[in-house]
Amino acid sequence: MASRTRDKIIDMADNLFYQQGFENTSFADIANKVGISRGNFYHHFKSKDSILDAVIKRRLANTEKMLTDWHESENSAEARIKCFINILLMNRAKIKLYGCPVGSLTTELGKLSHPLLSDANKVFTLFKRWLTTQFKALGYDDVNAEDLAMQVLARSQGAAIVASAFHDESFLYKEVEAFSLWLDDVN
Amino acid sequence: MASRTRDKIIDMADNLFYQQGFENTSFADIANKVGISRGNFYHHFKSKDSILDAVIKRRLANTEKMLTDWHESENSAEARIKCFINILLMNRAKIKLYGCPVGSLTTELGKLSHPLLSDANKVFTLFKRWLTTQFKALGYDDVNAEDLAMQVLARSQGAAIVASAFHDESFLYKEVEAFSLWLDDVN
DNA sequence: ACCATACTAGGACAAGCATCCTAATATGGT
DNA sequence: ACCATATTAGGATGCTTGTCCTAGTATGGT
Repeated sequence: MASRTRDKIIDMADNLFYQQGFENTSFADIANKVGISRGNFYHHFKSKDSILDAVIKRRLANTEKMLTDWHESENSAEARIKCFINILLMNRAKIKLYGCPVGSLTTELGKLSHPLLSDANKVFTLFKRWLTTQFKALGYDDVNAEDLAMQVLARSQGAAIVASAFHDESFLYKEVEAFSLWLDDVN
Repeated sequence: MASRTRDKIIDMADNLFYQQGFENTSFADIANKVGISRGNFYHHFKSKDSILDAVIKRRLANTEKMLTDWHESENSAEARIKCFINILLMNRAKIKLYGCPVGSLTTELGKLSHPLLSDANKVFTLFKRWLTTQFKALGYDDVNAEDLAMQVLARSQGAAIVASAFHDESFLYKEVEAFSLWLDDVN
């Protein structure tokens, strides 16, 4: 099946972009991981940017799904926000090694002045909007809810950066703990 | 004078690494900026890594100087910590465009598995130790002081990431404000 | 004035890269 | 069975990169 190979390429590219960075990942790297030849690539993706495009679309779709899942599985805004915070623990091993996939990609694409930067940023926007909705559900007005959403985003980004810089998983635990207390306070 | 050229190279390389990333900055880029020929480089630096090494050493020296300056100009731990927080405002224009130079370099070198990653991380360590000292001066024991230092580091990193992702300087203002309130609370 | 050394310029080189091309093979509808 | 199309492999190409080499030019101490 063709789409199987395509999916596999996207999957491997996604991982490699996360672990090694976009620019530092070559076609040969992805081809090796997938187990196909370099030339074969151009049947599935016409350029490196188009793979990046597919990876970003995939991340956007996954994120969107995750957010609606949380919306359905949890029935309080507080619990939903805690789902977000808990990503830090769920992915602690990878975060310790590679940081946050969203933050590191946008940072890299920013330095490259890459045309797909704005698309990569949409993942952030997705989280921001969703978090804003939750804080509104807690009774905050539009402006305050958005401010709080940005704070939550920033705090999780900071935790990821510091945890990976110091190779310290325990910091993620402490931050999630403090984060929850803060949320109870805000609530 | 020879060291003038050398300093200029380091200076330009420092800026370019910050703005475009390390890997994405070529010898030609730096040579162009400095106004010398490519070949001339190898008289001053024997490899690209050695320029990075010099840039990191420069940043370390600058950071160290800044920290001792704060130590001398301010006479309360609280005021000193606020100096740190205020970097976000001092550098807001650049942060909005390129994020934090320390965070983005360590993130990139991490993805490259670059041998100088540990050196780049020393800038973080410098800040961490200094902040820990300040919190100890506020009366916290070793463990708590270190935890607080990590929190401050993380929070500033998060602010930088989010400000640049959303191209939003105003978030830096809000964060510094909230940061100061938090510090008063902790104090 | 002389000479060793510092400095500079610019071309040469090999390696790695994204991309393109051609040709072989598989597949699925008729 | 047949053929158009999808899929694959792997070599060719041209560009950029870091690095090296050679040969000029400046400089500073004696």
